[in-house]
Amino acid sequence: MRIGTWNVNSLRVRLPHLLDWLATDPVDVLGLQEIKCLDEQVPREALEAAGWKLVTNGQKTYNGVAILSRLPIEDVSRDMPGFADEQKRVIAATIGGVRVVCVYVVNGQAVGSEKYEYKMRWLAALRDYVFNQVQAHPRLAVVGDYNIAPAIEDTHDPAVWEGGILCSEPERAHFRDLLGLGLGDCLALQPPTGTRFTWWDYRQAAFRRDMGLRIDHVLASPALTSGLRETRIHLEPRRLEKPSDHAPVVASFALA
DNA sequence: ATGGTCGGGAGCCGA
Repeated sequence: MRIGTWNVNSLRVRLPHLLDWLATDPVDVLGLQEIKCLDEQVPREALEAAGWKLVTNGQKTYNGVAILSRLPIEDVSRDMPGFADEQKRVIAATIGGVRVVCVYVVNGQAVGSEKYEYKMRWLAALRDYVFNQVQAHPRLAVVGDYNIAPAIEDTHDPAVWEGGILCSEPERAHFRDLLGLGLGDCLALQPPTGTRFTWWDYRQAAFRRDMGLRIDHVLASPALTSGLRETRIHLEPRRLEKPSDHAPVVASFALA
């Protein structure tokens, strides 16, 4: 099973890119972030006509997440139980016996800001939520835009990024906590031969200059990573006109 | 040159 993640930065705007990329058969289950629309505004017909099933946790203007799958989608769960949050950032479902959690982690804006404090509270809730998911689901993947570059090599320029937002020690400690629950970071387990980045700012021709960060991650339980075959960053959609600022990341697992 | 680019949606907010 191939499980992926892609921050599309508006599902409605990116629909042609998404459909064209899906037509190349890159993935079986895909978590989407920043769909930026309500559930009733999701272009459901076009995706279903292309053979995809879809569950969403949408929000007007900001945030919003979804899971796309070829196989039937079961036991859908939205948001994190016990964490009151007006922002739609989590959706989970079981597909082919694998629990897939799709997250859009808070950006945080700047270290020390109110949004950063919200990010810290949110990541603490995520740790508790994922802890419960690990107990309940031996086959577990937690995919998404984490808005955390886990290590110094995950930024193009440490002088610019180290210690700042997406790269601060408290954020990285939260990321390590998730790995400490027993999950593996698939891209770190299989570093790609090309760029290791998954996001590039729209400004300053950052993509062309590979001035990026690795902030989109596929984390998976040992039952999955024991069969990890390949993890790929799909640069093709990032090269198109009017792209998302993120590239899809896909991990392929052999299921026993 | 003290910004730079997107998306959403109607003025700026968020990334």
